[in-house]
Amino acid sequence: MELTHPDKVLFEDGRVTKGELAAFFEAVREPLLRFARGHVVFVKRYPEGTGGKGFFQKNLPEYAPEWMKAVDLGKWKKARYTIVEELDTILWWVNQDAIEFHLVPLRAPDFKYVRYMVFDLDPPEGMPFAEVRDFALAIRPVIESFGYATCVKPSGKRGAHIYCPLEPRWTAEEVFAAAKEVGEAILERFPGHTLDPRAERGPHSILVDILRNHPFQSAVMPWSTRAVPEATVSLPLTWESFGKMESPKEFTVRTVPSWYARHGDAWADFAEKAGPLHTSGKR
DNA sequence: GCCAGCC
DNA sequence: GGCTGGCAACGCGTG
DNA sequence: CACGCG
Repeated sequence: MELTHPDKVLFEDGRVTKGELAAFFEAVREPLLRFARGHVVFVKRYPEGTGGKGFFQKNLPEYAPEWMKAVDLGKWKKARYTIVEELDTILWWVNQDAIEFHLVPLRAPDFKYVRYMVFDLDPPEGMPFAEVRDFALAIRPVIESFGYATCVKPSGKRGAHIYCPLEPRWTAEEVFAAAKEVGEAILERFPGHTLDPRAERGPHSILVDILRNHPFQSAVMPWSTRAVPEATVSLPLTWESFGKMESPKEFTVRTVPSWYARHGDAWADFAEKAGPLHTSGKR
């Protein structure tokens, strides 16, 4: 994939260019594709860089080349969604100034069953990262008490994501219902936080967003960059590495390639950890 | 970044 | 030819 | 009932 304007600055801090962004994705192609291949991907594009206005794009435009793989998932509307097939899928979108990649947890070829459950931990404005980090560490045993494996990563902005790999045998409706039970158990154990995105929140109240599990909702792709001037990355980590994090700015387009070369892919065994839904007694 | 619609 | 606006859409809460 | 927004 040759880029049209590789020297165009997309991230103001450090003047990271489109070409560097593409080189970043090439450096992490192996773990990125291991996770994302076959998934429906939505993008957030910033033609004027992270300082400008961005927009979410779900449909693959007509002007995209033939080789960009798409699927019609016409549930309520005839939509042509991009499927991650090769790294060029990502790079073609990079050339369109896509900075953030969001995955729907459905995978080719059936696009029927969900591959993971997501807990998106969203801190209120001004909360230090250490406080969200410690909350993630604290709720881990609650989630695991339902029998799930847990994988953690910084969101790349201010929060964190916990993914539970699932055997692909349940629909989004079923997974959401199960996530709601887990969320309620978290709130019971740690009152003062919330599951409601519209709730009025105090300075120590974290939103445990389970709505990412609703049908056709998406969540930030592991290894995706985020649209902040520092070019941070939502880097899959071990719980041990995550527990040492002090700031999401530790992991950027500039630092992650060497970090990956040294530490490898913390989520390499994601698929092997897949388990059943805890509500699936009678299957 | 690219297109369609409008001036 | 140049400028501008769109490029998502669920479920609930408010006027 | 039409929008506004997270």
